[in-house]
Amino acid sequence: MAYSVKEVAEKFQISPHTVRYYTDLDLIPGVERDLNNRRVFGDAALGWLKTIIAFRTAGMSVESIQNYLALYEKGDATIPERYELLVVQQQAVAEKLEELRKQMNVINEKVATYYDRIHRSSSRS
Amino acid sequence: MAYSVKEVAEKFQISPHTVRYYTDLDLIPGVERDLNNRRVFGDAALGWLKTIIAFRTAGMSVESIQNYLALYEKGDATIPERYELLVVQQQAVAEKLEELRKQMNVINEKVATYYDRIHRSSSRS
DNA sequence: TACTAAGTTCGAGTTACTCGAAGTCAACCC
DNA sequence: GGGTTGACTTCGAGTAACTCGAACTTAGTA
Repeated sequence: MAYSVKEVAEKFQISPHTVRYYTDLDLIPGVERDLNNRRVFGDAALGWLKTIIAFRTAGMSVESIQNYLALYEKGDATIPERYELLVVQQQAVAEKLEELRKQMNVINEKVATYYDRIHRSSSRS
Repeated sequence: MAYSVKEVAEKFQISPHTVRYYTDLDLIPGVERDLNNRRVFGDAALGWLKTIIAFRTAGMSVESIQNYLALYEKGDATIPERYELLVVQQQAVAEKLEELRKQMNVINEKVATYYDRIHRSSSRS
C-alpha cells in the first residue's frame, strides 16, 4: 500500500536515483512525504510509474509526459486530447519496433557471416 | 562511389552533424579528405556506417563500437573475439525488442481504455 | 561580382539520467 | 548512552550522444 523509494526502485528495476529524479520533475502524481520528509508511494503512484516507464521505454520525452499529465490534471474535458496524444505515441512505438527489427536483421546477418568465417575454412568479409 | 557528408546523411536519414560527429570519433574507417579538406565517403565507408547505425539503434554504445573497430584493425586473429562481441550484442537487441514489445502492450491497453471511455457512455479509469 | 549552398572547426547547449558528497534520522547492538 | 548501519534527504557536477550555431572557407551559378 505504501512504498519507499528503494522498494519502488526494486519493483520496477530502476535505480533509486531515477525514482527520485522522476518525483522531482513531478512526473508521478500523488507521491507524498512522511513525517521525516521521505517520499511515500501509494498504489496509484505505482500505476502512474508503470505508465511512465512504458512511455519512456517507448522513447516518449519527459516533456511530453509532463504535457500528458497537465492534460490529466485539467480533468475529463481533456480526454479526447489525451487519447490523441496516446495514439500518436502508439504509432511512434510501432515505428520504433519496426526500425529495431530491421537493425536486428543487419546484426543477425553480420553474426551469420562471422559464423561462416569461423566454421568453414574460407569465405568473404 | 564517392559521397559527401550531405549525401551520406540523406542516404541514411541522419543529420550531417551526426555524420561529422561519427567521423570525428573515428567511428567510420576509410573516410578520406579531398583537396578542400572535405570528408569523402567510399562504398566501404557506407558499409561501415550501415553497421554502425544498426549497432547504435540497437543501443550499443559508441565506446563499444570503438572497441569492435580496434579488434577489426588488429586483423583476422580477432575474428572469434569480434564474433563473441556481436553475439552478446545480438542477445542485447533481442532483449530490447522484447522489452519494447511489452511496453507497447502497456500503451495499447491504455489506448483501448481511452477508446472505451470515449465511445461508450460510462466506464472506469 | 555577388549570392548560394555546401563544406570546415570549435565550443556551448540539451536530454535524461547517473553519481557522489554531505548531512539527517530511525533502528539495532552492546 | 554510544556507535554503527542503512536508507533517506538535497544539491551540484558529470556523462553520453547528439544537436546547434557561430564564424569562416570554397566552388559553382546568375
